Amino acid sequence: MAELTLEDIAKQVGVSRSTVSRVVNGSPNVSPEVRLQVEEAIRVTGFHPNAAARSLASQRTRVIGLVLPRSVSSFFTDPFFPQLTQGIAVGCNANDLSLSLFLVTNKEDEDKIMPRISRSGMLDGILVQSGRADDPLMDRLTNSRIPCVVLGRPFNHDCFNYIDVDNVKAAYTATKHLIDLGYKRIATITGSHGSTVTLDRIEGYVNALTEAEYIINPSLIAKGEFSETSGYEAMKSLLPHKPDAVFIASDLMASGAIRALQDSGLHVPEDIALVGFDDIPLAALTKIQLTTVRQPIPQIGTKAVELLIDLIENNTQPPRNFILDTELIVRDSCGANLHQKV
Amino acid sequence: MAELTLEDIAKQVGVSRSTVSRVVNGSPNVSPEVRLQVEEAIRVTGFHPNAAARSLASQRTRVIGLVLPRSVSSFFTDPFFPQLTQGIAVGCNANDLSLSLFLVTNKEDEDKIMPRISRSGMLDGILVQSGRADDPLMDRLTNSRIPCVVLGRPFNHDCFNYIDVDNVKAAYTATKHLIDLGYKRIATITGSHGSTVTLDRIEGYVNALTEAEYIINPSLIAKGEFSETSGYEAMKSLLPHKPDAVFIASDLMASGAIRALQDSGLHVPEDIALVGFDDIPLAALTKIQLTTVRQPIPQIGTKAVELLIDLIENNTQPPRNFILDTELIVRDSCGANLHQKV
DNA sequence: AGCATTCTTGGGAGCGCTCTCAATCTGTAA
DNA sequence: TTACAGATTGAGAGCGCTCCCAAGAATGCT
Repeated sequence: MAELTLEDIAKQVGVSRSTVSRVVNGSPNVSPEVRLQVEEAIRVTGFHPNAAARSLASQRTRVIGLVLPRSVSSFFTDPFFPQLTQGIAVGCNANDLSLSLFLVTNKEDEDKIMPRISRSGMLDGILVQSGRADDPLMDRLTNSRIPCVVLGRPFNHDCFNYIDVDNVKAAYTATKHLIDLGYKRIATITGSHGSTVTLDRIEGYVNALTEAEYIINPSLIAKGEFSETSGYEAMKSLLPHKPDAVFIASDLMASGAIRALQDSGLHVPEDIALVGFDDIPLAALTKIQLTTVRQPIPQIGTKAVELLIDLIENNTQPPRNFILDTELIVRDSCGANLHQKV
Repeated sequence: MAELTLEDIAKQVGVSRSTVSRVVNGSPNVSPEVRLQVEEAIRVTGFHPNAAARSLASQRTRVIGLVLPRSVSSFFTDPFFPQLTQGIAVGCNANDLSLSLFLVTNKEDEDKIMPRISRSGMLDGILVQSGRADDPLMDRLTNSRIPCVVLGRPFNHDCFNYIDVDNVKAAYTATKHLIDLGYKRIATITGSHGSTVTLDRIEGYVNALTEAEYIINPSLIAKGEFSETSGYEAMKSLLPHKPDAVFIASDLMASGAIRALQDSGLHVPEDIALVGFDDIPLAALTKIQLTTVRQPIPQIGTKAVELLIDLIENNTQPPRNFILDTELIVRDSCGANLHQKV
């Protein structure tokens, strides 16, 4: 059975291809009776318009891409990404869009994928996860003229539309919380080097300390890279410098840090207080429930889709951005509840 | 700047559209000099053929879909899925395919997504994660004639091409391992009710016990649903029945189970031995390293893509399946190392 | 009734590509 | 020289849709 076409339906009902097309696309200029007949025929036959032909004729595909650059290696380990993807999927489903996933795992992939992205007639727009400053993908993207929304603040942020949370403020709030609880040697475990997320969270941490007239001690700043293991290693490297509290740039790293502390026979929050970032489900499930900064992760995805749609439809200029709110979730790991109890 | 077409390149070089098309598609029937000239022009202009036009003319899109049915709710929490997705992405990249992601989160999504999947000219084929037996998606898929490979054994397995691991054998091996270590009251925490994965793993568990002439005790079989929390709950519900070992159908649930045991002041493996399933990175990172059944997760994805490509190109009949090997990774949680040391 | 206006409909020209078929050109053998 | 096989090329007909335009039907107004 060959695939049905508009023409087939038209013949069946006894109208023209154009009329069927109008019905399919919800044009108002069709008489009610004819519309009903055509709709019935479509229902009975199970006709679906051919997407390729539609795209070719209308120059629109109703497909958007989600690009995860090579420099975003935590995709496979950090629960952040599945949640983000879910938010994006919800946005796509709500708007009758399809989502194309481009996972760049190495240089060759990148060379293969770029043409597929920029190849006209493939994608109406793309969502790109912000990675490292030196990621060559961003440059290549700027050169292609496809509508694009960046997830997380990109480096040259006036060239791109983007969605982000206020990482500086969030990190400030988290650190301030530790200061207010009376901790004196507050360390931080950062995210991957070279990303804006990481820089912003460090900035917030530094701001809070500076405001409280603490001295910024470089040996209390340990570099992680958003993985559990890196959190473990970073915490280990921090221990000789005797921090009494640590602000950690992701919950996944925080769980690594907790493991390191357990291995060293230290207790959270009695010996060292912790604050994480993200509020992934795990945060509420660990033995010591994690105080953390909640990001509205799925909403970031959904909002990004909406911004992209607006961009595609109205080609708005200049680039805009949306900053979503975060919220400090106080649980046990920061010692706030401990202090109350005492 | 309007998008370039074959015709533009042809005009530039002074040949016909057909010749340029031949070069683009690597046809051998082009003289070396002309080929070089055309290639040069393509390089200089950065021309990319329009995907929609190609699809329309050739009836091939070079896009495959990954469908995650509503009944697969663990997508957002279980690290299994990002790893699987990575394997699929690698397979796609290697074969110049694009991957379209369809996350079904509710009934409305399903109704919206099905037409997008079956709509001709959109997808060359699809990969579907096997979910519950009563998932209506599978029926709808059987009716659509799009090439399809199922990830995990589907219920009516002679209707579908599928990739799976031998869950029965793997669960048997894991349980047998516990039997061999001398445990007497071996419990199990199962996966979500109604999926083949779950049934198969229970079957392997039962087989091993039966073979060893153990009595199958229903109160030692606790129902989980692949989430951390469900592992926690299931373990709690198991405790009154005093198991001395538990075979758990996923590592994520195992980490929930460990948490439950810690909360109850019990030690792994001294008080209760555990064996998990999957070998996600977490398994080697917990304080008590998890003995588990390793699945070659990314390979499942890559292999599935290869099978799908073969299906698309050769329309092979009847449906085939590939069963990949698993491997028991012995670490600390089963007590094997403990016994050795003693 | 006569005319302007709006609604509804069909026809046609693409969108940019693939693919078949026929035309041309080259070189070789008779 | 003529004929013919094989390589190379171009022309043309779609693929199934959208969208513009014009024709015809229906309505409203004076």
